[in-house]
Amino acid sequence: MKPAGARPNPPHRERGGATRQRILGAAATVLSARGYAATRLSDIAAEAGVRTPGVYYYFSSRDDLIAEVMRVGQLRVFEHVESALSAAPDTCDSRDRICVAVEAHLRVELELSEFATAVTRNTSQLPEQVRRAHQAESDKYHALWRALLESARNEGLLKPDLDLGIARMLVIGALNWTPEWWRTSCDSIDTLVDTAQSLVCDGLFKPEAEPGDGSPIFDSMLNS
Amino acid sequence: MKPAGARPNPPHRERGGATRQRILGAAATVLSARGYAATRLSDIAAEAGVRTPGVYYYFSSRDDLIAEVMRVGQLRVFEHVESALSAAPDTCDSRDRICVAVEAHLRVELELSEFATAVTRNTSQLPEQVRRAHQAESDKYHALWRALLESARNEGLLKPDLDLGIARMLVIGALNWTPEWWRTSCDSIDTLVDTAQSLVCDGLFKPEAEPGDGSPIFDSMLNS
DNA sequence: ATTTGAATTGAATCTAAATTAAAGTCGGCG
DNA sequence: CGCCGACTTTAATTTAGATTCAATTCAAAT
Repeated sequence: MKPAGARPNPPHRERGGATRQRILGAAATVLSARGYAATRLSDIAAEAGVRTPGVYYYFSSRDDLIAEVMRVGQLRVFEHVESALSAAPDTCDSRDRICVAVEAHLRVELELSEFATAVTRNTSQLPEQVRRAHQAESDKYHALWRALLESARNEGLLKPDLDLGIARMLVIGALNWTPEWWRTSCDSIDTLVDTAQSLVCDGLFKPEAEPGDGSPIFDSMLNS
Repeated sequence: MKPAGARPNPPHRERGGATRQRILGAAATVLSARGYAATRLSDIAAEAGVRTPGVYYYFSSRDDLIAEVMRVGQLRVFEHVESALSAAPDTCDSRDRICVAVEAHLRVELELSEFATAVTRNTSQLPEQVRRAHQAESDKYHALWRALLESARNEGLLKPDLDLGIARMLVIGALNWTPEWWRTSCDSIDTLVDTAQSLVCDGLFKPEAEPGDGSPIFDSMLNS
């Protein structure tokens, strides 16, 4: 026996329904491919193999559906990165852990979840209300990165004058921009991961060799 | 005397009209603040101090107007960065020039031009046709960065195993993501510029001190 | 076999915006 | 003065899509 009067006004079906999942997935697909503006309910329905009004059996409105996609997507990113971090061996220092986070973020974004892509590509385009609902989840993820960078600073690994807030946003920005240009077909994602880790940790350039200042023998040691 | 029959079907007014500029600017403002989806012609008109249909005197359609905003925006970014580069002293090596480009990109994006912001925030959301029209301008900008990185490689400044294409996109991504989070009110943009240059060139971490491997004297020299 | 209710649909309805049509203003110039 | 053409506006018209609604299907329970 169900708890009496449990159903809210619009018939939110419980989380597990197969059709509901199909619709949600379809919404993620369309949203990540076309963006908020061009995402029609009819497209989502078609992709899910349902007639348009069928969507309303599971979601009370277009924005409600989209909000749910965002919620799931942000959660997946968070959980994937967090679980990658907790799977990392204890011997890892903060530098290693940041590399793990970079890799996990890229993989969930580009390989694992259209929900993730939908989140990064559409957050800024959402109507005010949906965006605010999404903010809390998003903050949690940023907190994870903040902690990561603070540990690194505490271990004395970071360049000392670094503004951690700005640095964090630049790094996450580089990662979040990838769905705009990465095409899965081309290169392997491994190269991307390597490049991103390398850029984040040590930048584009070789360590400076203090040219003309250091002794010749000093320079040659650096390049060995 | 104007060339006879010069006016195309919809009355494209010449480039200079004050009202036209006002509308274009208003479009950039609304577009960069609200995003493609939420940008109504009526908002643009209101912002420009014109009634909605007035827009059609200067632009043949909503998408035509938006396409023009994108064109102008991309052009401004390109020209600002290019002119910053050509103003740089000849003594600069590629590393310095990359720093100049990073700074110029950030400043035009965040201080100088709502057109620029409109471009970065909306490119991916555009309908197919507008996007394609915009692609050419965008490619030119990427070519500029490609050249910058190739010079750096030719001068032997870069880490040798770097994938330049990927590295370029990551860097530009970090810069392009800034409009999503930067709020002008808070800190001075100078800190942002410094942090970005530092991240791009040398990453987050201190140069590794090859602990236990290098001789003590070697380590102490590195940290001087 | 009949009832019941969850799941789905076809056929409206409703609405926000884009777009068009048809004037209206106004300064310069015959 | 009174027309002209550049520019702007008011008042439709149109349309794409979201949303609603009254059936319809169908499987399980009685």
